Amino acid sequence: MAQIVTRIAPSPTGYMHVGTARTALFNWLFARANGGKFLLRIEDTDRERSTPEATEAILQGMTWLGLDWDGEAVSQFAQKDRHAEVAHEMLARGTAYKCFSTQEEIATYRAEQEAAGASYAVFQSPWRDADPATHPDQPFAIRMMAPRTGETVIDDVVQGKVTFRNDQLDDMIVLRSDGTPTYMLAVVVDDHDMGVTHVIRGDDHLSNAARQTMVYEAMGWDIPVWAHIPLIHGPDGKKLSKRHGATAVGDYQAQGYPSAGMRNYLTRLGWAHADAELFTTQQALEMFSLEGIGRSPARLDFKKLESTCGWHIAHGEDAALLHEIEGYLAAAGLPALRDDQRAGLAKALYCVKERAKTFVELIEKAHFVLTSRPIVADEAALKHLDPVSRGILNELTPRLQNVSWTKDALEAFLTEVCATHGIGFGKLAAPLRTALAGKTATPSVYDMMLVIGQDETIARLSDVVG
RNA sequence: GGCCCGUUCGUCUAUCGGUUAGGACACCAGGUUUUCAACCUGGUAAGAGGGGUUCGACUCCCCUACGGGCUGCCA
Repeated sequence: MAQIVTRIAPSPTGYMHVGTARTALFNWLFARANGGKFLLRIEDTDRERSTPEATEAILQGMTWLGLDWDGEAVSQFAQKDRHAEVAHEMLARGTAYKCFSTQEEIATYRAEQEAAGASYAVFQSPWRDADPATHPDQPFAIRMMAPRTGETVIDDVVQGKVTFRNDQLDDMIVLRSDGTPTYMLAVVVDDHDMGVTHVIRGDDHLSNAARQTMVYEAMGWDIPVWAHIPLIHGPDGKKLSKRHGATAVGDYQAQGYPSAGMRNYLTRLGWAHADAELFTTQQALEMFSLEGIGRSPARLDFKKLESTCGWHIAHGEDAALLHEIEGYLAAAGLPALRDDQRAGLAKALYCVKERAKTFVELIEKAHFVLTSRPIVADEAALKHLDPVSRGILNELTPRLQNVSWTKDALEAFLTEVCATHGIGFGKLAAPLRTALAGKTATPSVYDMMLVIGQDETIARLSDVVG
């Protein structure tokens, strides 16, 4: 088989939807897993609604998710002359015709049909079979001369064979009266020109595939392999919308989800390979196939997303995590790391990454290394600093000077302190935690002492007892 | 209205005519414990409803219900 070529074709009319992100992911996975190409085309033919900001959001979203595309992103609008050329070629081939009906006439036609009892009517242009000699000197739209009998069959990898009766499909407009192409024409021409072999997209396009098939046939072009994947719904099963919270990929980055976890979760949403749940992108590439895609819509489950992300943070490589955390801070509008904080975080990462599901949690747990003296403790943490605890801290702090700074030595020392006071380690760990971090949720006190070092530990303890 | 697609634990899903219907997240109970998280053990929990086909249906067919999509000179 020739090289596989897939594409993602988002329209820049807002933010980048997670559904679009997952579609992009499937296209990317399929192309990369098969040594193919993955292209990006911006469907910006709707000049009214397309914005450069939205295009930027798409590029950023794709980049964040690690979905690299081959070549430059293509602008669909830039191809408008080519689209018009094809429309005119269809005219020449007799597979399309000039339609002089105005939008008002079409509306009137429908109204009449409805008044006559039909609840809905497919518009039948009177110009379809008109003698060119009768053509008025007016603007016209170019309509597809769709077959009126027979059926069009979509052989879809995900949906199976789907049959549409041709009399259900109208003569869609391919070129508007102002000379601009419609979506139905533009996608087909672009996909053909870009050599797209597999069209993997949302199943909201399933019906469109039938119409588009007619364009391919009208031009004598090879029809791509179709794969219409189900849409993503909100937790309540309704179509995902803004009221469900995060719908834009950028939101996910800003909420601290690591991109690897996001990829893993999104891959599993609507796709399965036996019992595989947690996997790296490399493993996903080895397992991925179009056959594993299901046919029913999937709901977003933020708990599972978090759980998946927790695994990826725990298993992530430090350097990569650090880099991504900085990206998260920027996306969330939080202050960037100072050099000392970056260094501290790098040292602390080993003990915070396995206790965080998101970077939000990770930053919280790493507070002890991001803050500096004097440590301001929160209310809950302060409760552990009662007079008795303070007394014990007061006694042990100077002795810390003579403890060698290893986990074993510290453990032996603190265990001994507990023994002499007849208390459990928890009783001592709590106030230590308050002094060291000022919070109740932190890494182990040993890890914190090791990370910040002997001098800083003693200084922080002295602050609270002094 | 017409056409098309879908429906397995709360959620994501496995099963591709014969299983005690499996896994994961969530949840509950217990364990571990230095807070948080993690981890270990166990548990609750599913084939929308109704007809067929078949020796045997979650699986194949039909109907109904529910959900979704398309039905634009939007993409």
